[in-house]
Amino acid sequence: MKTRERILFTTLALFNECGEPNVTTLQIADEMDISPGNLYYHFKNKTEILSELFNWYEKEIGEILEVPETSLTGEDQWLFLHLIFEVIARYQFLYQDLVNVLSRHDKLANRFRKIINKKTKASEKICKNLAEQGILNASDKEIETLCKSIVLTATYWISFSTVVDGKECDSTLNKGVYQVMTLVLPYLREEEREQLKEMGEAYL
Amino acid sequence: MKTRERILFTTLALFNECGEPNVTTLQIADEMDISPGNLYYHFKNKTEILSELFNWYEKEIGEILEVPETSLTGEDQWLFLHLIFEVIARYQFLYQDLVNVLSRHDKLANRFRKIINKKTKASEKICKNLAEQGILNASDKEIETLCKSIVLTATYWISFSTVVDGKECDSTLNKGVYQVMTLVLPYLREEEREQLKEMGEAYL
DNA sequence: GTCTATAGGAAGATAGAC
DNA sequence: GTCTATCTTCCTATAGAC
Repeated sequence: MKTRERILFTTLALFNECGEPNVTTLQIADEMDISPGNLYYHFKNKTEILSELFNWYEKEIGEILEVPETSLTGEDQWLFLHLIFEVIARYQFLYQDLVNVLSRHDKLANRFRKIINKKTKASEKICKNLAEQGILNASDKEIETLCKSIVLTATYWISFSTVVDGKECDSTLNKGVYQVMTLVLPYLREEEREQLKEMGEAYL
Repeated sequence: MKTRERILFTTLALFNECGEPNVTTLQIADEMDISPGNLYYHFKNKTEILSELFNWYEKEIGEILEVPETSLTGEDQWLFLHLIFEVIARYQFLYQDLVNVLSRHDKLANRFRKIINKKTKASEKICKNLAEQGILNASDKEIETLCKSIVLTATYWISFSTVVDGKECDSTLNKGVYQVMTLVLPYLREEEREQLKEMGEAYL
């Protein structure tokens, strides 16, 4: 692995562990056993490292959000949500200090907003599809509010868990997926609702 | 107003506007037209100011959370939620950089966790009360998950709005209260559900 | 209580040798 | 590409005069 790439992976790990504002360029260099000068040979400054990591994140989350063109079966929805949660977990640092990080980087703020909107649109698409099939019983307006709750929960679940339960653990993501699914639950047709409840219990 | 108190109010305003990590002691002093030396005469350091502000917050939110001893009518629930949102808005800075702020102050992390738990207990109490009256149709387990969603939404609503809609505005809090209420909506008995929907429309 | 001046330290970033 | 050395800037916090 080239140094440039190693810097990015090391930084990502440190950002996630300590929070972006608490990580210095010296720390990154130390962790990798290279000199700060070397780090600055590869990146003009800390912002440029952050920027590149954001590109990674944007690409990964974008690819997942492209998927739901076709209608999703019950199990596919779990998988879809799980994939989203996994990417969020991999780029936790962005979410944990969201306002702070975005306030110091105008351009990222806009791009992040677009991703949130994409997520909302994707969940609305899935829900409206279910509604047309008669599986989900909700008006368009109800779906909009519901999807806002879905995206909000997905966005902050890991932070919330960290604050409430202390450290994050293996089941954190599963619990998050479950929490989101329960938001949809009451709107489902009885048959699918029972089915989802069973899946939820198996899942946790 | 004494200098010590003025420092606290100025700091609170700056923290909310710029984020706690971005505010320096020099900035606080500048904003008040006093010298940094004077500031350090009143407070040992920045942490001590934060600490005192957290005391304020803890007291204010605590007083509201004491209230729901008796069962709440529909309108009282809106009011209760609104009061909670108002306190959160007044101490926004805590919520906007939650993981970051708490990670640098162990003691605050514990106290904040306790407040979150208190909030969860309070909403569970209200919901179980409604369930006993037959107004809310949900099992104890469903109520637990629901209340987790309620508290999560209340905790992060303002941050989420800031990220999604750009700057915060007058209707932000109202929309937050509405968003939380819609979480409860599908579990309500038809009569109360329709009533709540109407109130929601009037409210926004 | 309040000021000015300043010590002390941490972090970002650069220059120049190898 | 990588290192060492160093500059600058910014921030916390203190000392000592008024």
